[in-house]
Amino acid sequence: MTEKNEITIYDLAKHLSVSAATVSRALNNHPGISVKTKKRISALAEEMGYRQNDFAKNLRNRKSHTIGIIVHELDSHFITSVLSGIEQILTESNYDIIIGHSAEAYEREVSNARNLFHKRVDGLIASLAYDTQDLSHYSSFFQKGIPVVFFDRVRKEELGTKVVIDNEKAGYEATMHLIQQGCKRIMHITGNLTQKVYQDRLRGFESALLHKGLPMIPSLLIVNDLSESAAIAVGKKILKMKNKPDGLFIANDFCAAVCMQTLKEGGLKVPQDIAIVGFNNDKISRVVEPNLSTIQYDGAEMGQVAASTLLDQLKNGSPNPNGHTIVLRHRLIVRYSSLLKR
Amino acid sequence: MTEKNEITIYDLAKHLSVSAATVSRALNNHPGISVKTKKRISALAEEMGYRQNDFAKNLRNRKSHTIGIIVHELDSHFITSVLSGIEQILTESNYDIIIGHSAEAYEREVSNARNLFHKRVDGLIASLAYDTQDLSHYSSFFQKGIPVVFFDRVRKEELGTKVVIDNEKAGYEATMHLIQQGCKRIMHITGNLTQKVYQDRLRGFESALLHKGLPMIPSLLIVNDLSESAAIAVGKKILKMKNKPDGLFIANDFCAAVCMQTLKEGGLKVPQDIAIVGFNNDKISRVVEPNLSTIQYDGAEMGQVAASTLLDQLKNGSPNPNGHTIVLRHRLIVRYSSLLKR
DNA sequence: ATGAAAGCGCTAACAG
DNA sequence: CTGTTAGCGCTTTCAT
Repeated sequence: MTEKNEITIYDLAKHLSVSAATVSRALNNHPGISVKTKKRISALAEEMGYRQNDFAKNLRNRKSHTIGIIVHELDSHFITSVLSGIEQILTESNYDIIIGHSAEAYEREVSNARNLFHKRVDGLIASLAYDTQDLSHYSSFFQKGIPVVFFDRVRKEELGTKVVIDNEKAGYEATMHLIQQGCKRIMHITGNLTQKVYQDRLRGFESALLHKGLPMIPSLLIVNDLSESAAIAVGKKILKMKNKPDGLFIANDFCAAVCMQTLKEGGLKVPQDIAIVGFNNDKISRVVEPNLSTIQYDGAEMGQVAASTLLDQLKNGSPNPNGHTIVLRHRLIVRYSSLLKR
Repeated sequence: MTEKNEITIYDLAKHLSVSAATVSRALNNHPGISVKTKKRISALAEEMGYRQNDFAKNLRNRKSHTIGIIVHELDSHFITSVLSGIEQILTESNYDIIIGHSAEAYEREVSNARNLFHKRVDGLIASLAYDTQDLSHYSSFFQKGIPVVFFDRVRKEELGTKVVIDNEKAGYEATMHLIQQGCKRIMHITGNLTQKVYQDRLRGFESALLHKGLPMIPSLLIVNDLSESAAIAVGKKILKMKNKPDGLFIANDFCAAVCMQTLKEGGLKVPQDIAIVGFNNDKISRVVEPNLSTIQYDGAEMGQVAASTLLDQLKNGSPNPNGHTIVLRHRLIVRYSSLLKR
């Protein structure tokens, strides 16, 4: 076992007969250390296999140089893209990252938040769990002036910075597209309406109906948890309806895909009997049959923007830029699941 | 801004007129501190909002109490399950977790490994990237006696502990199932054969053919990167073949799903014209049409086993249990994509 | 059962 | 341009 033989700046200092301070400064590329000594020092450091001790450094600096990330899930193309975007920006600035995921559970989101707080992250980027109803578990961050950026799944509260898309507009466009394809009875299937994303998509759905003079029928609004089982349940429910919808706007691709399956198994034709539009442009949307029309937005970009915003706040020390909202673009991708007019 | 007002054990000590040492011991539940003082101290700690400083603690202890995890991807149900399994075990023991993902790129795996090494994780759990050909980037861990557990995507080298399934047997079973369904010309589509997983699945494929006296036809072995584009390419290739295969064993569900799509678009019927078995029991296998037969194995269990094994090594300080391999069970799930006899 | 004191490795005044 | 010194918050002998 090669224990104990960890090299420190003192070892380097001794070898070169300089002080530890000089070594420290050289390694941190401090101006006012001759290029010569810098070179000697970093060469020796390399040679002796020196690795800096982040604990000592962080203890001294009272900073972790680490950003915490809380996501509601991991198992999605969108989230993976966001993470890549964040990583790209943050590693450029040499920040480290700790990822916590809540698996859509409020409890776990809370414990992740607490954990990251104890880990003393310098900043936080978060997307809320499905059933998160308040932001009190982030209050320790706000109190200490640790910047928090929420993305995608955000809440209305004027706390932290938000990076989102215009879900209302997206909902409007998805619905309008179905109307233009000739749909008259459009059902909207969505998640927990206490979540702003779902609220906004519903709002867009409603205003599209309104603008086109279509009635708002209560039985054509379904709220569930967008899970696999919920999708199957909705599909079966539709199959039993006497007066079936002819269009479906579903707030999530996975749910849309499973629901479509169920409908097809029940003998309905998509899009002829029932046209479908999903949301998120997940990988699955290109695999189901027919391919799913959906709302696309760039996860990588969202991640990049969230990270850059956070870095700005960290650098400029803007204490409480609460309530700022950054809106990114999205677009409707039309595929066969909603194509009635060709 | 509420800066600077971080509570330390000295603050607690002063308030209670005891020494910092006592506070430290009390907080760590040291025997030989009276229950009474322990209670007083932890009550005050709670009240004053004390949070221990991990940096100081780790610096002093020369341990991070953190486990590093490197995964080849995040965007998969299997990996998410593994992570849950790991988290479950590790948080029970109060270990923290840092996740790095390589996005299937060797370069990123290397930099993740280096990063985690610098972060001084106490142990490492890793699944190799698609194009990882050697384990040299883990040598710093082995040298320092930091335990490493590989799971699923492992290499042959006798380094670290491994947690896997019997891929050869699984490959054998998948192929045998196709043969039993009446397939005579079975194609195997798989990934980089320098990866043990793919090698073993191929071996199983071959021995099944052998046992049933079926010939091994070189043109019926396709090696690609199992990506979406590769899947489409293979599908098209098959459509052009004069002497088409009547069965497909594909080493990954996503690739199988996309390939199946392409085949169906080209007019082939699944499973009548061509039966398909995938691998991994991804969510997608239950959404494609027909539902995909596949090899299932429990990611959560794999994660739990990997984490427990690591903890054992950490506790018992077994320095180099290299070469140990733990094999978990798997099973074939038969769905419609391969069901010819009913 | 508790305290005093030293030190983990690093950085930042301050001094030269 | 470089060295001295003190201290970040915690744990741990060694005392008592």
